[in-house]
Amino acid sequence: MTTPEKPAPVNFIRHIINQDLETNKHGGRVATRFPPEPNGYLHIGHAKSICLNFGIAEDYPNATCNMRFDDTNPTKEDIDYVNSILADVHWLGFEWAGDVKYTSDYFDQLYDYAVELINKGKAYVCSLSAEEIRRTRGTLTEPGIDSPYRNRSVKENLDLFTRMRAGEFKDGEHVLRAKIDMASPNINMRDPVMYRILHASHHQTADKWCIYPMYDYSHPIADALEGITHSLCTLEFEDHRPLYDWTLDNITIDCHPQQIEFARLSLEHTVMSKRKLNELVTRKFVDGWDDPRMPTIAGIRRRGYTPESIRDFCDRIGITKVDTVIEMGVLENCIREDLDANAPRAMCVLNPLKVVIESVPADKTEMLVFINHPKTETLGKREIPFTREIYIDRSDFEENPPKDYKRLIPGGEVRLRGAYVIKCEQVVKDNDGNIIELRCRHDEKTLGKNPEGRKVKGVIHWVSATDCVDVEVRLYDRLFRADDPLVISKSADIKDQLNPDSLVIMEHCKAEKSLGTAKAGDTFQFEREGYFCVDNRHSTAERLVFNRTVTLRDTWAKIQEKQA
RNA sequence: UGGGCCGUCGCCAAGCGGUAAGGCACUGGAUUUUGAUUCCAGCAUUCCCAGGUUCGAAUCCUGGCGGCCCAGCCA
Repeated sequence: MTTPEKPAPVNFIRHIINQDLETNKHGGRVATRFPPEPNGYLHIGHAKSICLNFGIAEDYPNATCNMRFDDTNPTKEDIDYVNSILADVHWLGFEWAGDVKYTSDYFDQLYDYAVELINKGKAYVCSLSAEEIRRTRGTLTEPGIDSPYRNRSVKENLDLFTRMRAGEFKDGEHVLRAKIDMASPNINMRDPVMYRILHASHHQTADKWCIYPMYDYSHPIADALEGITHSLCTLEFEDHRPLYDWTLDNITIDCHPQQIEFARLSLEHTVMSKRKLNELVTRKFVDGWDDPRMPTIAGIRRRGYTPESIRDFCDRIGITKVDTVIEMGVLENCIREDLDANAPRAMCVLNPLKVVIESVPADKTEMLVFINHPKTETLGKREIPFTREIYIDRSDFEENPPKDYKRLIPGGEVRLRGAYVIKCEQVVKDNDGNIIELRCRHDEKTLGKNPEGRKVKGVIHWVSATDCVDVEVRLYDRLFRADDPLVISKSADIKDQLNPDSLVIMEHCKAEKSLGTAKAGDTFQFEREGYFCVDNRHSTAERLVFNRTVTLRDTWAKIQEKQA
């Protein structure tokens, strides 16, 4: 919309691309790909990779980014994940080049290349058990030992591999291995498995195959077949790069993409591993994969984050090879900036305290005009009824105010946002001494102007008690207490790491009437509270549920913290 | 202790031999009918440490120290 043109990010990968363009390394082409395995939901860490790969395609002339599912393990994958991943990438605002690709599209070619490697004496069928392969692989400090099947003849290998494909063997009976070097200091080069037998139905190829290629073998070939120029992946694949290159160097193929590794995203107070996130869901610590506290794209979306804010976040954190942990504040700030500029304002009292303005007649309703945004006129205006009985937030009144408190106190004055200055004349309590009501008077000369002869510093939000709607508001906080993701994931029981206050449900909040017609996904700033959006799961026709996306910056809270 | 990678402000991050960008956080101060927003100012004599090369080093060399990853028929 009004987003000014931002300069393209600078990072070491783009430097490499610029250099390759100058030297015409890939014939002037730039082609990337985003290659998730459809075995789970996307999270904010994937967003970093998505923004990197698709961002490059957007910024370089004629560059492309493919959407490819790395679907080589049917036992872990599911079509439902395919669909949710596609939806998430679209939601982030990216378009892939051409059709969605699948590594399984290349199973025939992958098979043919495997035959080529066998014919060249560079691959063999190994009949060791998984356990035996593990044992003979060696350790980090000792070399492995050759498989007794390592020197099978080409003819025998071809025969066995053909029969593996034909389904003559059970799972685990044989594998196809690359013949490289069992003494390599890089464990990935110790005759890695290329194919394994898996009598499993595949979500794309059904029952056509009972042997499936491994990642290390299929990924470089899929990249090359698609003409990828820069194959971007995370740091843990650095050790796999020699194998990536070996594969392409030993088959007949005319493209050799460059694998470049970057650091994955870590965020304070959360974890990214699919295993841990899954545990949160299955043990019911959260309300599903799209729980607004989850770092999943679906969760973040339900929380009220916008695609723009996520993309902005990815730009801000940068791309490097340094293992880093980003502060939550960076993410929060991105959505604050977006919503401050774009969310209409509204008033909602989370913790209602009844206020009777005795100077206002009981039967009087005065319609006051409010602008929906302090800086954006095009967001329009609305009317709010001002009546004798209103609600304010309990935290906006103090009998024994701390130093510098500038809200309502006994005998003191405060401005009702967009309305009048009121003075607290009486505090009404029940038998237990709880404050149940405030009796006030308003100064009718203060609508739209400051009172004469005195300064009223405080401004508080309010809502008519006789003309408002009941809503539920859900306040979210960090899921885990510890900031370091490593501490969280290394904990014996993840339950011990949970923040008990990560969800606080406020059942009977009082919202201005106009909020009653809000629709799922609508976002507002509740003045002085934060940004909220209508929850799409728990809202009903009778009562809306609002999720707090993020609080407003709260310097008063900081001052109080320091005083405490 | 085999191999690979990394170390610039509290958190990110530019920098690529010519004398430390920027963002977030933080600290002032101005404006404000959101203690919000906005604005203005401040915030690394120093780049993990120690030597060396050089007129000159965060950038080059040597040696340490610290951190991360790898022994799936997962990706």
